Amino acid sequence: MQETLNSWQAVHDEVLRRIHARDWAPGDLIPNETDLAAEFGCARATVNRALRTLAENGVLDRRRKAGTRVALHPISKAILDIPVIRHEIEQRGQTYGYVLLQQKLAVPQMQIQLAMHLAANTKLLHVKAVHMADNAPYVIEDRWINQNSVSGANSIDFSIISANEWLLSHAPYTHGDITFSAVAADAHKSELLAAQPGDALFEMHRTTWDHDIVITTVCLSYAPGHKMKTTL
Amino acid sequence: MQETLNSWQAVHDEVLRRIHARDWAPGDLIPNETDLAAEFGCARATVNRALRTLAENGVLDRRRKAGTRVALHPISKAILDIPVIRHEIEQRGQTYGYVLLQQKLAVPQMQIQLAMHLAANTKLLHVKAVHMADNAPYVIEDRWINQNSVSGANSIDFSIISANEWLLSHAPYTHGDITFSAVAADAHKSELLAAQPGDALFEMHRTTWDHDIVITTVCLSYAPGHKMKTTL
DNA sequence: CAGAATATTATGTGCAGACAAAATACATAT
DNA sequence: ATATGTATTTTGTCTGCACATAATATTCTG
Repeated sequence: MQETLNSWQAVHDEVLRRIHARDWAPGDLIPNETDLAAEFGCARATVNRALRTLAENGVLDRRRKAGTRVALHPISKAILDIPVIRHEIEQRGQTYGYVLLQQKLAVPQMQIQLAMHLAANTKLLHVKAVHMADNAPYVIEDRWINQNSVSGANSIDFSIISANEWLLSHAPYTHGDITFSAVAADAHKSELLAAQPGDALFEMHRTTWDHDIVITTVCLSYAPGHKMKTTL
Repeated sequence: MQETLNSWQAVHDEVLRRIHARDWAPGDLIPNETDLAAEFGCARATVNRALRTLAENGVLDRRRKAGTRVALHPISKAILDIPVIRHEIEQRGQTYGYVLLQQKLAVPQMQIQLAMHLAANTKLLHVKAVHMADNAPYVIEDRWINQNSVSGANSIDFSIISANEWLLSHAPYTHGDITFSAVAADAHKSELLAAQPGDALFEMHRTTWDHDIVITTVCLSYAPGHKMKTTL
């Protein structure tokens, strides 16, 4: 019998230890909550909290009646924090700079219209800017804002505050989608980023929504060599 | 007074609704758990579960005694699921293929040695393979395995099961780090991926650990045009 | 007035008991 | 044999209560 584990963290750690020690191998059914609670000398709710957390992290698979088993293929979840660009740069101790290139109403390309589920010929606010780190180009922000869904967006001067930052605190979104990819720099992007045409650029496309109304679509093109890091 | 909300999900949704409706603006202190429980006609534990979940998602900031407030900069968290490559391909309804290119003991380059915190001249198992989707090259897997930390790795024939898949179910890790970047294809990679030299490739570098012992480092180079998608 | 001791307050977590919901296994009826 | 209904098992979650813990506010003391 086990020494009593009366915190959900202790139970969490012990279960994880057994999995790593292969006492419980991938695919194995582990004892039910009631039995584990008895073994650990704690309440079932405590075991539940521990196992639920492990399931959220993809370590366990749980199904009512079927029980709890060790995940066969522990799905790794990488959590990417997407901060405001200014914060991202300042947190590395670099000085932040910002250059607005364009701010005008226009009808976007078909591709953007589709991504935003827009009626044809809808005019959007097009904002284009470069964010600088230590006076070197860091990332190009190419953004389309749905002025109908963001009150006041028309009257903002995005040379003072970046659209990136303004939107975050003025246009809360309910959900969004995000895509990462690699593209070769065209002449325009390479010039803005002080790079060579053809250089491989890391890009992030993001569209955010307020329920079923689109707020904004942005394409961020990072300077060559950019890496996005996180942990598992 | 509110209609009774007696499930944590209902409380969760109502709090989110109020934040989104700007009843509670970013930075605002919201009522404490006891008061909310009274208002919603449920137990404090139920409110706690809802608020805790929202805090985990970055929507709320909570501190003992100081109370709960709406996050000023709702840090967007994009959760990337990193599945087994075979599953990733099969889930799209494509047929999976796999070609082992190399499996031998060798001393890795300095760069890899550093990433893995290895003593100089340590021999590792080097596995190189291409994963195919519908008979087209999908991704190059270039992997180094610390044979000392993974018992049995030496006697596995990675032409039968991919290292990617075998390791996941035979070498559980405690933590890891992961980096995404864009690189231009060199002659070797472009040939393996049926691409042109200079094409922009999406790359993922991943190193996993079992406590303080390194298990494996892998570089995945995706075919041109690859996109990694998720939601916010 | 400064600094230490103490009280207060909000969240964090534990416990026991209860019932709900889902999924399976088993029994029954046609 | 097949379809349907019922029992059982396991996780999911709610309740009400208690105490722990962290952070702040207040009081006491020199």
